[in-house]
Amino acid sequence: MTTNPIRVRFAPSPTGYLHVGGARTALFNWLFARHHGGTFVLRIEDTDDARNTGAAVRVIVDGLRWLGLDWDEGPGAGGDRGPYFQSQRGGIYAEYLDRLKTSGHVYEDGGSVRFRLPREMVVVPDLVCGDVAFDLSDAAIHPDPTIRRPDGSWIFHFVNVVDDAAMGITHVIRGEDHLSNTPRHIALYRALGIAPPHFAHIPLILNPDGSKMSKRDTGAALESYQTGGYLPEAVVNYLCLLGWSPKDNREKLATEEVVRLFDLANINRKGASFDAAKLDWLQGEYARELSDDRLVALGRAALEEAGVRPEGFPEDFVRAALLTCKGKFRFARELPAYAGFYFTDELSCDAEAVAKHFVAANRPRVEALRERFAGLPAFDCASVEAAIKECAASQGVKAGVLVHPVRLACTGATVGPSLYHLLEVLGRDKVLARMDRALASQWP
RNA sequence: GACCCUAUCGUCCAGCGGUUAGGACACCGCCCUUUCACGGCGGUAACACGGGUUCGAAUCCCGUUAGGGUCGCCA
Repeated sequence: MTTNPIRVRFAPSPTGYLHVGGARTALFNWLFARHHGGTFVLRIEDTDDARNTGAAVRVIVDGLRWLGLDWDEGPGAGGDRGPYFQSQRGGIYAEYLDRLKTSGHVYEDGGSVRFRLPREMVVVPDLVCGDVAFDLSDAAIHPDPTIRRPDGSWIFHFVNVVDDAAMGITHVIRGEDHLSNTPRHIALYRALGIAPPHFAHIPLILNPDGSKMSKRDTGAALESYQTGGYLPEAVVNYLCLLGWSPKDNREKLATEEVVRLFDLANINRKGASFDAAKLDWLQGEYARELSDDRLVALGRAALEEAGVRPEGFPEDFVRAALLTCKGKFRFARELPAYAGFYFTDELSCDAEAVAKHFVAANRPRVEALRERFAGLPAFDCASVEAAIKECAASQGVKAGVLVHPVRLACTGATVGPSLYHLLEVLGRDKVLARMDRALASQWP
């Protein structure tokens, strides 16, 4: 009763893809709504028949859901201010057009209908940009905008304003590309006798070279992150940092934390270049924190996709194998190369590493270790580690001298999970077999 | 072209009249270490330019330049 409840909306056009800038606009709207306990509305702007409203809408819905941005009203969520598809709101537009006709704010021109712009100064009180003044007095510079075509279809600027008004939107948070259109929108509200909402124009997302990121540019489609193996929390975190900051130099922030801190006043006015390297860093930060279950699910899928066949192995083995990789990767797609050795006995050893580690001097050392492994009462991580260290000590060498050849013999690579852990997971039989095989070759 | 927005390291941010101009990513060293990754330490690197205002300007004002946006019967 004391204040109007906040209502914001994300109003994408179903073009078949969701632009990463659009995703951030949705995110900022969502953050604003959640911060203030307001309502987040999803409205589909499908006035153009040419736009596919089936699969194209699904791309938007899937993208928003993936990011975790839930809407309170809109497709699939219901709401009493619908319909939430512009294609279904023709009656409402006709009604508002009548109001403008009655008040003398529109006129016909070649079959279409134009809105008579007031020839005056219009100030846009923008929550991000401050007061921005536009002089609409010259009709040659600001011609009366069309709001309805001869075929009866509606023009964006009109329906956008009507919908925001009819849906009780209190704050219009959108891309800066709309700032120059806003005086016309404000004029429309006034002609309708409705108080304009608050406006907040957020800066655009740019390509690394500073140009506007548009449809065709790399990384422009949110879907590329979904299919690219990114963790949604990493993408959300990164997007939050593009044009907004908590002001305390923190970079990694949980979404709930951003909801708590988010404020339109803290939004930057400068366009921001998309920095894929920083996103990837955050991806690594979140990958490190993956729960065991999620890591295993992601890892299994990645193995299958790469043609590594984990299904022939016991569930516990796959799980244990994948978990030895925790904290070591950014993208699940790195796992087949990193942990593939668990699932095949045909290791292709790195030639350079072989030349370095399978040297004559190491051979007796590895043989001794092999015998020690064979006699171990238990073949677990701790025993294996102790065995290697004791063996190295008795031979008067550092553990590394044994570690490297064993790793190479058992995994075929010089990089991989912790040796002690991977040996335990691999199991004594396979470890001994792989060491024997390596020992059977020539060690120059 | 007109109008509007913007201008701090390569990039993203901090700074809101007095700072050795800070952090993060990236990059380069060193350390830690069973490899890798992580982590730790250190380094390279910025106030676009020109005028003002002020005792004092990255911070305020004006201009220039540069970048972006808008000028549709696209959304």
